[in-house]
Amino acid sequence: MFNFDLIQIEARWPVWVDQVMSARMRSPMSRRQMDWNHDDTFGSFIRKLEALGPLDDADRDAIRNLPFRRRTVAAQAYLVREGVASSECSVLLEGYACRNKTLSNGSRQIVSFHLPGDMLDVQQLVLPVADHNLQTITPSVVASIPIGDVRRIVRDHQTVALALWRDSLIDASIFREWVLNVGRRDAKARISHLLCEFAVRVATAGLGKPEKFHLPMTQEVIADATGLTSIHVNRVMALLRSDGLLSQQGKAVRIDDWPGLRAAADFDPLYLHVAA
Amino acid sequence: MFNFDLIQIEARWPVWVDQVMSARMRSPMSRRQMDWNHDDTFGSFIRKLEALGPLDDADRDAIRNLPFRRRTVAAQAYLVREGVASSECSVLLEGYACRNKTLSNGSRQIVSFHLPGDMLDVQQLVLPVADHNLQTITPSVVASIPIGDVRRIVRDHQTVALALWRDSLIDASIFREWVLNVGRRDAKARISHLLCEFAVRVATAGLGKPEKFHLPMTQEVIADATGLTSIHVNRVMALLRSDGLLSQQGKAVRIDDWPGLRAAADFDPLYLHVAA
DNA sequence: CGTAGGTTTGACTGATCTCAAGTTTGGTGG
DNA sequence: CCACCAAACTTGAGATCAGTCAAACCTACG
Repeated sequence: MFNFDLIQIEARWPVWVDQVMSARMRSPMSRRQMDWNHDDTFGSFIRKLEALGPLDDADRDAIRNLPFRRRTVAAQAYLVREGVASSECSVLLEGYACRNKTLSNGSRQIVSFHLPGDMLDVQQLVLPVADHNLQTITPSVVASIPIGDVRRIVRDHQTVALALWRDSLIDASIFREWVLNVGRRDAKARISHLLCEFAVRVATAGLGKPEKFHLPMTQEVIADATGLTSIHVNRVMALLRSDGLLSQQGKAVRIDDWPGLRAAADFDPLYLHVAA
Repeated sequence: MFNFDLIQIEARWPVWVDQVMSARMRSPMSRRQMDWNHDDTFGSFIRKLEALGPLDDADRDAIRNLPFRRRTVAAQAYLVREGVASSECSVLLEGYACRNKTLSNGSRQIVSFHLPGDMLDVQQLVLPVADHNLQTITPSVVASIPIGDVRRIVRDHQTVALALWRDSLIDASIFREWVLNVGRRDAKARISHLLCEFAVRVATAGLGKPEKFHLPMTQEVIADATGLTSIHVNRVMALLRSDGLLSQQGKAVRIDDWPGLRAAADFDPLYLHVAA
């Protein structure tokens, strides 16, 4: 039930044009001689894609050479709005985001979370209009890429297209699990499941350890993701703590009893399709 | 909470081999001279794909020439089981199917329905293991295609791959809507929404009119799709009838007040991405 | 050190579930 | 064509999980 719409753009279109030109001027040779770390904007994105399918040098170079615009956005900012056609694809570089839909009475349902390294709107490549909102939950940094350039890569690099397709199918698998979560689990299991999923995803993205991680969500956000009220989330979190399953200090969560939490959640990570 | 596992296979592998050979023997010329209706197995599938993106003759011929095995399966039969890797892709030719997941306590959540013409497990092309069950809800006929042949088409026919990608993204969009449905709508709105969606999908697939159609689900199936109990579904359906929104005779449903039902459901068909 | 957002607690309400009968329907075999 | 049976549907009464409303209480940050 937020209502912010402030997207603070580091307005640097000139820089964007510079980046396009300089990237296209470099020969593959000279590029390979560079130290890439100083311009590793898409590093986490490439690493994520490589976990989904092997890329070759040409694929990686094509991604690194994508023109982009770096944007810093506030928490609760909308990156994409339901019903709107976007001309850009964004990669989340820092911060956390969610996809959500709202009822006409204003209540909000979060349908997934995004971590740094995720391409946020792959579906814009292929579907004309967004059917949901994309919203940050913390202050974030995104790289926005003109959609035509991403389409060109998808057309010319079949392995990249396959990795993106696989990524969107894993997304779909997570949505299915969420339908189950929200449809058939009680509040304690729902919240436990959310925490298990987040722990595993944070760990596979290399952002922390599954037993102790930073939970960027408020209880209201957890409520909107689980189909509960923030008040009930509060009571259930207190229950999980008193059951000795986890402890919290501020936004830091430590899972004290992973088997216990996993059992409470009926959590099976199969649906996340992380390579064993 | 069904427990059938009976797949009645019209065991005709020889026929399958025949079909492969005869299809490959025909020259494009002679094939074009044929009356295709007598072998229009993939007709509804091709029509569905064409709604997702233009196909050319080569694409259509490649699909028509796919080797397949026609299977007749009972109601409640499992076509794919969670955790299992399948070597086939199936196209639903007749009947209705659903995808579902179950909790360890046995309760079932249906996450989507499939209509004739749908390719049932596109994700098997790209992900190794099924994360959910695929189950018929009526007696059905499916065409099972060896997965390698579908992968070959996807590799060689970019437009087909794009249409399938688009199809799986629309699937994902429907899952998102279901998370919202089950997470934030009350029972009356949930069931109304399910009916609105089904009416639109049946109509776009050319299987009936949106104001009067055959509803192949029992109240227990509707309950498993909406996260309710069949008893509560029964009461709410009676309410919808007494509100004058719809009437039923057996499995036939007539929507008597489409604007009313749509309002009760808070239904906006945008998420189905049917071309306007 | 004031303020807004986030968290916690309590009392009451209500939508949906559970358990427990019936009743209707549709298909099948005699 | 009818009788029967299982599955599906219907109805009622009581229990419960989660929601609502209302008020404190933290706590991070300007």
